[in-house]
Amino acid sequence: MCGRYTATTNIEELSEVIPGKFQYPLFTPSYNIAPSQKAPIVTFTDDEYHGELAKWGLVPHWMKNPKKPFINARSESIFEKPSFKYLYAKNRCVVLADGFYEWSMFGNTKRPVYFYLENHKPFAFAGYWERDREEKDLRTFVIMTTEAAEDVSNFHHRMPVMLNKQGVEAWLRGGRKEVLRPFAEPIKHHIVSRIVNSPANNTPDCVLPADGEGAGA
DNA sequence: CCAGACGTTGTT
DNA sequence: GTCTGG
DNA sequence: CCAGACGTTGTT
DNA sequence: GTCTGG
Repeated sequence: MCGRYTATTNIEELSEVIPGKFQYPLFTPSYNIAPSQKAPIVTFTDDEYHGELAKWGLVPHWMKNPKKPFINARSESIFEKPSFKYLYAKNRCVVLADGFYEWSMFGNTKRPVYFYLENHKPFAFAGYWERDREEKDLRTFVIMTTEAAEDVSNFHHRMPVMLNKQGVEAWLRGGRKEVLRPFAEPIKHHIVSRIVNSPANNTPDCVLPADGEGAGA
């Protein structure tokens, strides 16, 4: 699944994945974005792209007794399940990113693995947004998941839906469902330090390779 | 018709 | 064990 | 996703 | 909001 990710460069650089111009939101790069935190998303309405900071974790507006916010939605079922169906028409968004973490067992130890693209190229997650219950001006978002691509499958069987610039346009402008699939481009990875486990840690050390440490290969 | 449920992940 | 917070 | 807290009473 | 069950 996807429960932690990075957006480590400035917003202009991350926005290279958006196929049009828009106003950049104020954003501080992060090596450890966790659920409930605010991060940049992009929506598309009235033929314009719009960027803003939104909160990770979506509670559907119809829920009477809100429990845990949803941080992920299975892309395979979002068109059939009543829970998310209503969001497709007008609440699509993408989430700017340049890497994500998955935790995987190595022997008896669970360790974080960092996934990213060649040259640390920026990309986006496919998502849905909805207005926050209390703060009307704040949007919340959920990240779509899909089956793991080959480069990820040794570590985890699910991964976020990743989009390149072409995919962003197809999802936001076109609402094209066929972009919701495992990413087709090569994905790089390495084991990182457990300091990333705590959302309080947000330094470049989070994404550094930490090969030897602890349980061996 | 109304009432009630509606998710994801991983682990067992 | 279970919930909240980041 | 993981980390961290999780109760009560009375007294200051 | 939308679907299923009674």
